Amino acid sequence: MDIRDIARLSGYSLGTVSRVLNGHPNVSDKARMRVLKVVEEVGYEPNSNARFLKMQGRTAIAVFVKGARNLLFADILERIQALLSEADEQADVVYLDEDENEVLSAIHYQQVRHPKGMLFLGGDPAFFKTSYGRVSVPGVLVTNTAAGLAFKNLSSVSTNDVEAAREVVEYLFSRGHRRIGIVGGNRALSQVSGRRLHGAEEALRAHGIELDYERDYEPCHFSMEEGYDAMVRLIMRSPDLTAVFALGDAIALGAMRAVFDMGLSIPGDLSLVGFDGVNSSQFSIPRLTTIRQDTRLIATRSVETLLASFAGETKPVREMVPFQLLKRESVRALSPEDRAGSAPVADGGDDASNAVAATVGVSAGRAPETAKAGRTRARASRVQVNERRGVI
Amino acid sequence: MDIRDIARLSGYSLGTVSRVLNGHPNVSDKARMRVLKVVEEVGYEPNSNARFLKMQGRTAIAVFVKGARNLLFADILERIQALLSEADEQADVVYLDEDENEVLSAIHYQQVRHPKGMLFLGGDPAFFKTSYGRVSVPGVLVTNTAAGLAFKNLSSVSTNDVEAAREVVEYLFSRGHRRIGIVGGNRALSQVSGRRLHGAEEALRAHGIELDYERDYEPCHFSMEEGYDAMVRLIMRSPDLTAVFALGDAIALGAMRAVFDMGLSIPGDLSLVGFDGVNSSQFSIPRLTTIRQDTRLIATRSVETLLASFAGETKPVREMVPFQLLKRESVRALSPEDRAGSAPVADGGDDASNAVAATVGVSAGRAPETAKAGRTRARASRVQVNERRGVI
DNA sequence: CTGAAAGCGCTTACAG
DNA sequence: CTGAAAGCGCTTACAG
Repeated sequence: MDIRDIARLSGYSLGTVSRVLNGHPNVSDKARMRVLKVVEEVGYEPNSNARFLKMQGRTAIAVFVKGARNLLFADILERIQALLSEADEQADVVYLDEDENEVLSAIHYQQVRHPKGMLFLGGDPAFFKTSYGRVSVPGVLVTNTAAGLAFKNLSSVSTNDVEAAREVVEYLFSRGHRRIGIVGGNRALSQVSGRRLHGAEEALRAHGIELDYERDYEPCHFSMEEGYDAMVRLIMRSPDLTAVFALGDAIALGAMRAVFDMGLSIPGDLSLVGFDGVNSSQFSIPRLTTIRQDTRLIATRSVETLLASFAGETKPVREMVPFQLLKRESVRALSPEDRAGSAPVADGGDDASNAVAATVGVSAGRAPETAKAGRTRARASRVQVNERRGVI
Repeated sequence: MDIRDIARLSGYSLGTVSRVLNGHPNVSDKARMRVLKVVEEVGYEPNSNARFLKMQGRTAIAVFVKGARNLLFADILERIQALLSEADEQADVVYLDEDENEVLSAIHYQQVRHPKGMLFLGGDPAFFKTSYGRVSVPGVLVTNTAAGLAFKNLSSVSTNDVEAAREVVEYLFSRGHRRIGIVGGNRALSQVSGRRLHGAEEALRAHGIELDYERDYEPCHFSMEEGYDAMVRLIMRSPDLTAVFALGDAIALGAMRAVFDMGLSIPGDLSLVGFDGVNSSQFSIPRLTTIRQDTRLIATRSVETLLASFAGETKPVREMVPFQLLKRESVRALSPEDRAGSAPVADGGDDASNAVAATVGVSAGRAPETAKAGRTRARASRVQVNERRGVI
């Protein structure tokens, strides 16, 4: 069943049928009615291969997503798809592995599919730097910045990772924490985590603390498994940490379990902060204090930026979208005595999240003990931890 | 840059270039070398629209995924993609909303893209029943059964939901539970949850208990949010439940938080079981006892089945893949006194998961109290629960 | 082993 | 407002 059949059945020519199908103006109502009726009756669907072969260029918007299981991206993508469809644009989603080169993939896609534009969820600026010159359509880096990149056809919409990380550290400081560890990311591999790390480092430095990468930092990928293992390593090495900043929520959620398995409680013995604000961070016990990236706004501005470039806007944008520190239940305020190493007691703080935190703080089901004793036990329980994990 | 340019540049004809590109046998080594060299130099990529337009049929395998954020599907999909690429088959992934009709979508896709075959992650048999007759290529329903469907070109690979649900209930029974509630799914909408519900119902009946749908069942969609809310409704209505079976892990994880917010502990006051065995169920506190669907095997058998049908196998299969009950930390054994309504005390059970459960059991940080008192408090804390959620 | 030619299903100037 | 014709980039019998 092709367009020729429709022409025959409707009594019109092939050209007229095509014009009706594409909503062109110069068609009589009579012809339009008749053709549409036949199309409806036989359930005709145009062959998009033939269509795209002719239309060369005026096609879809490609959305590259790095990491199919990244919950943050899932949120943003959902919104992007809705916005694109509202704008009557067709979206074509391409999922990539976390370590694939999305720009090479985009170049390939461009030659084969001729998209109008591209959106990159989670792209890596390093790849863009070396290869983006070969893509000729407008693109926007979503969730990551194109700041150092001088391509006329590349914009970016992201959260200010440096600022957000700084705010996390400031918050921890304001709650009395001085021994702050960091877990997650990798300075070399991921620019996003590099920036978060940088922000945290700067904030510490502003308080006269130099981050000790050997002792108080532990890199890992963005998954619960790696977050778990990295946290164990970090705490074993630096048992005197009172707070840990995980560079992503998935890492934080894995880390939370690790802490529990080491016989410590959050936030009683250790405070924990994540980054992203994914849905499940709100259901963990305790609820995770984290940076919420504004996925709605990120999606909206990304799509608007791309659409504007179709409409003739030639200046690329580098937009930072506001973020928010969600103060939930995984951080507690430290009193001066706590800092000196005495028993972690429920905090008498007056804000809601810490009131809850206090309840959760004693949740390991054991009497208060000194921080030092807790750490000793943590070490002893390590074998047990691994055994448990093996069973799963 | 098209195939004609390559012909010109290599000094061979258009036909020879095409033959080289498609790996046809009748080409001289010399021609092959030369053409490949030119292709390499200029970075030529064939236009797939033109390609598919000609090749009509011998193209990709379409993978329809219902619910882009379904973690179970993400696991299976990852494996399917790997297997397909090993088999040198091209996969085209199409993400659909949970409530979209995947069969209509497949019919459309078929007319436009002419796939060799189709894989459906999370398809609904009801849609297949009415419309699958219009698809002519082989397909396999993954994660759901095609048992009642008489299509020659439709196979299925799934977990035996009925059996698995039955095993959950049996397990709960063996741990002393008699008042068992169920949360999640919807008999009318989702066949998968319908089967799980059915299995649970049967198992209860075998023990002389008729499931009271009005009191002890609460439907909801497969998300943490809905699981949270449904659990609150269920527990408010039936405070005497000692165990709840959530028909999906996402539901269970949301429910777990709800229970905590009601001032109850898992498994101290209430035991909880999930279904699916998603990754994060292993990091919750307590770790979730759940049915693990064997995603690796499901993926493997699905792909093998589809490939076999290309190879001439004409009999559709209806395969059930083994599942596993993961006994973790969210269920505790009830002593006879517990059943009579006395204080929930840590269980002296001898198996590992319950030993851990015992520790977790008293994690709400309060002295043992009678089950009844706990319930009263649960009711009182409802407003507070809602307030907290509003803040998030 | 290779080349010349037909045709996949569609869109879009070009005439009328 | 409509029809006839060219052509998008490719593959594959068909001859040789």
